[in-house]
Amino acid sequence: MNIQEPGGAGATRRVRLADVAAAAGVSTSAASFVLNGRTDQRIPEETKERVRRAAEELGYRPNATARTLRTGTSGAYAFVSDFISSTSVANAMVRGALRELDAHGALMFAVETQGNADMERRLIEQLVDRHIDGVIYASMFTRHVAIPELPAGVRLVLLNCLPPAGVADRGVTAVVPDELGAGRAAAQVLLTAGHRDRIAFLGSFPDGMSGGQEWGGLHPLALDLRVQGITARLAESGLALAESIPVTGWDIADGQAAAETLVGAALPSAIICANDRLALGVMRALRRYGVRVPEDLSLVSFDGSQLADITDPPLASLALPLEGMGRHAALRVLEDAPSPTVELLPMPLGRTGTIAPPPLP
Amino acid sequence: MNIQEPGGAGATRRVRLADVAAAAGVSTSAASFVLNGRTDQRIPEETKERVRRAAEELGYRPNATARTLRTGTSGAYAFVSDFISSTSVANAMVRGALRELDAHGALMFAVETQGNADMERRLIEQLVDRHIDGVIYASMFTRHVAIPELPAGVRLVLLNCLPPAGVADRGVTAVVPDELGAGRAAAQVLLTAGHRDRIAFLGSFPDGMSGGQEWGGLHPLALDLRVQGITARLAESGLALAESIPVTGWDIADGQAAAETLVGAALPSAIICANDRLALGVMRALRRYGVRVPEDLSLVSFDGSQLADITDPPLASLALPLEGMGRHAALRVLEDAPSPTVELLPMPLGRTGTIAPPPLP
DNA sequence: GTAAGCAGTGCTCCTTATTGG
DNA sequence: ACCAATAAGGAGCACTGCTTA
Repeated sequence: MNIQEPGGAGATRRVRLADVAAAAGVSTSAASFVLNGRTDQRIPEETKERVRRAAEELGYRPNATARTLRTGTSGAYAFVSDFISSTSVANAMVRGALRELDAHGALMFAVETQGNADMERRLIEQLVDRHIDGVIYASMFTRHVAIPELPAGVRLVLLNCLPPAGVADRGVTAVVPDELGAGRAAAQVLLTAGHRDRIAFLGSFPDGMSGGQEWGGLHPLALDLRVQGITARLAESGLALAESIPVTGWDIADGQAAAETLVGAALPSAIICANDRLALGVMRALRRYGVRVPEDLSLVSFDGSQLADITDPPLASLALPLEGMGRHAALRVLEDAPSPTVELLPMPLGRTGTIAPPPLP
Repeated sequence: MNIQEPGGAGATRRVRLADVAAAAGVSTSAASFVLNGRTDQRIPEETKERVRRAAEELGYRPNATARTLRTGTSGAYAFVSDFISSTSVANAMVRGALRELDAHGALMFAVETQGNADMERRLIEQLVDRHIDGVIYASMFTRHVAIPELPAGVRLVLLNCLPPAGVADRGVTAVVPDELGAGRAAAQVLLTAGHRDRIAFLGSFPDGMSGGQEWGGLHPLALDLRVQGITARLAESGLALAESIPVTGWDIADGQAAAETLVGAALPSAIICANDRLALGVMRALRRYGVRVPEDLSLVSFDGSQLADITDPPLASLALPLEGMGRHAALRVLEDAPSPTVELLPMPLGRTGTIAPPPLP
């Protein structure tokens, strides 16, 4: 609430601690003490009550800026991401982090570096100038990142990214999806449906081509781990991938083109696609050629994007638990001393509309 | 950069203005004066240079918290939205606002009220406690909103929403999409393609049913305006909608169900759908019944969501200029005194894959 | 013409003073 | 006269900008 400036013609001023103290007839120190609920100094309940009532009646709200200047902590955190992506990847992680931070009374700065190191440095400086308590450093795809430099006391949690390869992880907290486990789960769901030696993988790159694996000079980790998980699970059942279908990109059209090379020859009984966009392209190609999904061919993919919900039938996809990742990162960064560990979050399987037993030969 | 605390065993401290002043051999006032580039007081160039060099060498960064406490302005803004939506609506607006704010050196708090008035009040209080300079108040769908209470000096811009109906707009700045113009454009593109008296609208609600128009007790404005725009443009050519096809919801399945009622009877030559999700449902139903889009039937819709890009053929949709809306809102809120006007942003037509001349009867 | 001095921003917390028993 | 219990005092956080020398 506001206070009439004595002598001021209608000018008002925000209520401050001194006003509360004056109204309660105590010193500002005592008022501060009471309102912060400290107990290491004794103040009689009657006095405390007077202070609390005065604060209530005046509509007192502490000035967070002054408190921050004094204490060095702000209760504000920064979500620093490379891209507030046009896909909704960032969106879901931001939402998770935001909700968890809010649940703890903290505020969140959102910041986008656009993958630019200078911009990142500049933004982090701006944030540090404002005494943020911690940084959630997020990448739009899983990869190794350079650890941003932060002053002591500003906590850091990596979200959907890991410390530089080869560097010991000591001291860094990270939250990433369990891509290896997802690869295993993709194989598992097909094995359970009865598929055996006619399972194909679509989404690797032709020999000599690294354009898709290297993205802007960066190396996404998901693809390799997904494939590792798949082959590991198949190997446990004495099986192997029947075929690995290369693609020349990551998008719908690439999946469609790759799938069209298959038609005519003997089809696999199931295809595991590297991501949802490829899978959508595959579905489109198969439909054109009269191959029914899942009756003639089963399909599993990764990401759990919104695409998976709008295909017909709904695509079986191992979902990146984006909101959960955001939440977990927030929980870590709120900790006094974040445990320096890599937290793997499971990737659940959503709908299973594209999975059926293999067709009879 | 940091400074060795004299006598401290390795303890360092952030460089402050006093350190710069001492290094340059001037007072803190003079240093402040120089570093803020003020010109209403004369200081010889030589002294200025000494101060600047000292700041540079020490790696001085001003303490934003102290400056905010002193000046009352923070260079931080808040993006307050009802939902950091699961659709990517918010995402694009946030991105636009964020990029524009960053371009002006400002930081942005992101905040989600979940449509809850108490939560909104609490969050805005928290933000005001931190001396934010302004609020971008966004809604995920166009509607009238109650104006949040803010102290004098904190600017407000409404994004994708308008002041309460019937209340004079005076003093409030708002940025909204031009839904009326989009309705006109939808009709126009069909007229240009040669459609005349067999244009249908899909997406109104059956008589007596307001569930879709009222959403959580709130009234989206887009539907009415879109229809108004369509009928106005048709009327100018002496035409009217051939038919209005009701739906029972806003989603893919609703569009699909509504379109299935059509098949068998005489089809319209074109359907304007209230939004992309409905249009996708319509496409799905038509494909099932062998109606080709756009050869047998043209389709236009609204929103310009990601859905429109992934249909086959790509859906003609009048796009909500979400990122642009975010940018414009940011530009308004950065102004000293935002012009109290409603800014209408055009909704451009993207791809036109679902538009063709009407089939011969 | 140059630049230092110092009050003020609102809060926290350490140090000191004043009571009453 | 001494010790709790209670509360006031005031420095300090880093900066800006008016006033003064």
